[in-house]
Amino acid sequence: MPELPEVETVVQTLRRMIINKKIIKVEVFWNNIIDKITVKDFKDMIKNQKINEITRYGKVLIFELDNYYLLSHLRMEGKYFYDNKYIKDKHSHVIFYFDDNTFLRYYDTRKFGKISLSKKDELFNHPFLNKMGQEPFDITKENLYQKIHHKNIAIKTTLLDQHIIAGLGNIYVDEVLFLAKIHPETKSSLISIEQCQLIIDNAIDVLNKAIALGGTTIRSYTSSLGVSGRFQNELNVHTKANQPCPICQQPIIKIKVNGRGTYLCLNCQKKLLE
DNA sequence: CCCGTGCCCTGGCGGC
DNA sequence: TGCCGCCAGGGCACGG
Repeated sequence: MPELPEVETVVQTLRRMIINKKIIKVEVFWNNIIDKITVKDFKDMIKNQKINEITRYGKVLIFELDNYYLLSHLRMEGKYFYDNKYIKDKHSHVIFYFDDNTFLRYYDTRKFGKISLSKKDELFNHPFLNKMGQEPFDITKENLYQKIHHKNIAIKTTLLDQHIIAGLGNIYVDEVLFLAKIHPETKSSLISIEQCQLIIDNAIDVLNKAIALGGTTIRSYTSSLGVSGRFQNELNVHTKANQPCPICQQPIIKIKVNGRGTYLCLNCQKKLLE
């Protein structure tokens, strides 16, 4: 599942390939991929737009066009491929035609991803972005504390909430909480302001290392454009059930937190008591 | 407002 | 080998 480092890797790769290319046409094969706008409007608006820059906020890919921003959320398994010839297969749902006879293809086996358009001066009013929290690189401990200290739900659940902090997903939250020595089921209201700083510091560290290694490649997230990273070799707990904790050698366990598979070391990550 | 649940999807896997 | 059922999960709608 692409999280901030994987999306950053996709941004860097796409930049090298499709900056300054002009879109002359787009095909949509699964209408639900296009969100917050009709497919017809999407096709009409995107025609003859040039891709001037590519960036991201949190996990949202942002393509700066002449008159719009194209926003793309890969969700679980979305990926982009850049082709020199036209390819249409079962899982390719959106195909952009460029004026040099090359193609950008959105591929998504589970069809969870979303693509939308925003007017140029309304980017951060777009529903994909308008309630987003700060990224770990920018958030302050006061801001994080203020957003979570009244919550009675597990700290893991709050850290996955993009409205609180942007960019973390299931893999990196497990890693961050392990490094911060916090049990993922700890009630958010019991997290101290010092622990907020610890969470932020470790999140920055983990994300930067993952970006430097091109992200994490596990399960289905293999061989996609820009994402065949090596950070999976650096994971301490995620996917490591029954393997020894790198700190204390006790076996890593897997539990469910709010429906999400969660890995932790019970010895290193103590649950705070009321 | 707060929080839990179900939904969208389909490949892959365990069980028989 | 084949089929069935279930699971994975990011974000959002909905309901208590």
